Amino acid sequence: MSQAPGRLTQRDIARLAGVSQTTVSLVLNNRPDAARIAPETRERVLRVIRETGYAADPLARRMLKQLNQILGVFTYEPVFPSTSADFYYPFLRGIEESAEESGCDLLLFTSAPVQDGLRRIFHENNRLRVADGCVLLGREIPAAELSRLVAEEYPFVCVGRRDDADGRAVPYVGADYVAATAEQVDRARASGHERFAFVGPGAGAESSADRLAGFRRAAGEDAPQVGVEVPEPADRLERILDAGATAVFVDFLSDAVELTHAAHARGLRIPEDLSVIALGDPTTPVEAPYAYTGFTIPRQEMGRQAVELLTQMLHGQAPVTQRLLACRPVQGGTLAPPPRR
Amino acid sequence: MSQAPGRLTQRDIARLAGVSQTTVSLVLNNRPDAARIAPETRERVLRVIRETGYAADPLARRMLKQLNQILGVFTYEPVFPSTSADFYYPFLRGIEESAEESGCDLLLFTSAPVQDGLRRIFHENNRLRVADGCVLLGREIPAAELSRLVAEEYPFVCVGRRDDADGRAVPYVGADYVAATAEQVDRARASGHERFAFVGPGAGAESSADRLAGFRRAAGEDAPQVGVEVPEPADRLERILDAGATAVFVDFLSDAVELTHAAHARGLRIPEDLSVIALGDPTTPVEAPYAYTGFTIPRQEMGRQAVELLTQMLHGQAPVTQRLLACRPVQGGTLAPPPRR
DNA sequence: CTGAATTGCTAATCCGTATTACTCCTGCCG
DNA sequence: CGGCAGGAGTAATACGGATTAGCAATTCAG
Repeated sequence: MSQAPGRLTQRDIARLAGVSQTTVSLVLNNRPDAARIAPETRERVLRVIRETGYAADPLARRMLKQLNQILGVFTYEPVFPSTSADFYYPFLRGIEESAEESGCDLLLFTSAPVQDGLRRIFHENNRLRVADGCVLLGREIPAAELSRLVAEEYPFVCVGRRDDADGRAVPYVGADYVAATAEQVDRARASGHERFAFVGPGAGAESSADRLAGFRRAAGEDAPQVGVEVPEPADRLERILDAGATAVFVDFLSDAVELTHAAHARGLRIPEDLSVIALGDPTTPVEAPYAYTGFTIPRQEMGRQAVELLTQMLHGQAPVTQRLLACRPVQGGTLAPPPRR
Repeated sequence: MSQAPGRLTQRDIARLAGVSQTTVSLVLNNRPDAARIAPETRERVLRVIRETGYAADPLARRMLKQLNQILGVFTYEPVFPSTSADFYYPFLRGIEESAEESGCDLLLFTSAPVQDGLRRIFHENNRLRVADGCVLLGREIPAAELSRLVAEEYPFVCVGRRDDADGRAVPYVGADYVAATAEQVDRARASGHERFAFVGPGAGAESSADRLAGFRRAAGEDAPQVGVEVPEPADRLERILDAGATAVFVDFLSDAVELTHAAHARGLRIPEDLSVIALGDPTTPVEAPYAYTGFTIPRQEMGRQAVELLTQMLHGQAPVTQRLLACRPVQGGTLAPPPRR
């Protein structure tokens, strides 16, 4: 009890047990191969450790080992936001589960400052190195940050597919939006639809681009797409109907809801007059008038596998660094055969 | 680029800039008082740092300083659970907000193993020391852990009031359930009620004990309390009615809902025949048939202030270590004047 | 009964950074 | 010209624990 009780070091233990600091370390790490400690000495040391409640300082350990059992989580939005909460929690739940299983703690990089409305990993005093590796979460991740992470050979895994950064592959565990969207189009076609429309940016975030890509693959290159250039729901509906589409595939659920209201306002019934397919789970909390037909993103599983992949990378065994998981179709009630002409 | 690119040290920077490691450190910490570095040398070092993207290893720093800008969060349930999610997120949101403001990262102790259905802080290889201090969250926190934390003089703050552990005061930011509950009883009395009943364990967790204490203070020592010894909602209702109570104060919202259903099954209307007051927000997701009258817990604010208090403690300025925040009354629709006899 | 092997433990070193003490150099004053 | 002030930078050390090399004592083989 020199100055800070509880701030015990191995030297303190050594002194109390009448041995050297080395011996304490050896007893703690219990390595019969490295050195032999007499059973009674070992017991004496262990007794002191038990009595004092000593625990090794993980930081000091980490200076010698390379791993600290800490995984970083970097989110490009607040981790516990009010909006979009429901969307992100499943990812985090998966991440937490997996971290718990592998005995790692999670470090949330809350200290990252916000610049231009976005958090940045790389800032003046970035703490990335505290963690052994990092999971990245967010709709859009600046390519500059990704390429720098790759260049520095920092171990990380993105949740969600990412384009190559500077020509270098980015490790990720994503959802196969291309296949999932194409599958939805095929289902609509199977139920009689022939003309399709897409609502969503179709660019920017990879997730949006992938959905459009899947749509184009199944619906054709000339099927109409309505993005931000048409902000008003009524105008969007107009475009869709003008194109003769009977099934609309919507990136954001909020857009689907707005479109639904516009359709109702025009006296159209859903799905009898117009089928609406939601391409994923809501990213913002919306009051949905229907259970939309579409698919759901394996968010928890994505989080899980991202951490699993990361730990594999950290242990030097990562054959595959990119994974796409399948989305699960949701029956819903907004897909019906098209109206007869 | 010797072996691990991106794994730069000050020594590497020093070599590249043709100076000593000490100089690099001095430039980085920019302390004109400690040593004088020629502007051109400083610039040369800074240029190398910029070019290489070097960032100091926070862990090594922490070995010398006492603060690492990392706050631990220990939850006695999973942080991102499916159940009780809605209850805990506001706390975490407050914690995150406050951590972000003070430039700290959050370390979630996901590695803590579960023993006897509860996570334990103190286990074989506890990582507590990685963090400068710790916020504890959970309905019940084992007194043994608390007293050990206090004994070790580890800086921590509980979210939620805690009893003294081993006669030592536990730092916390809690909600004043005693006052909030008493206030609800007074309101019921003001609207004409004379006989009250309490549903809830009334013991175990401090939060439950406090609610009962508030109830007793306002309703009297002999007002009936129904706990786990009467598991069936119908039986509970029976007890309450037998006692002639016209207003019931319920700890857990799920109990309130069950009680409501039991009342309906008996042909009683709420609140005309029986007033039901909810003593706080739902801790488990329930389908509530009413917006219950009662109060709401300042969860986000509790999280915020817990972190603020912790950072104050870490900087050696913590005049008060226990705080109780007021709960906000909720109007709701389940309190009405008692039925006329 | 000597040399080698084994046992049981410790001194020394390292990890990456911050800090203290010290050295070297230049210029200035008396 | 000696000494001293101050500028510019570096060597040395500390932090707490893991590891390596090595030392002293004992045991064993020949």
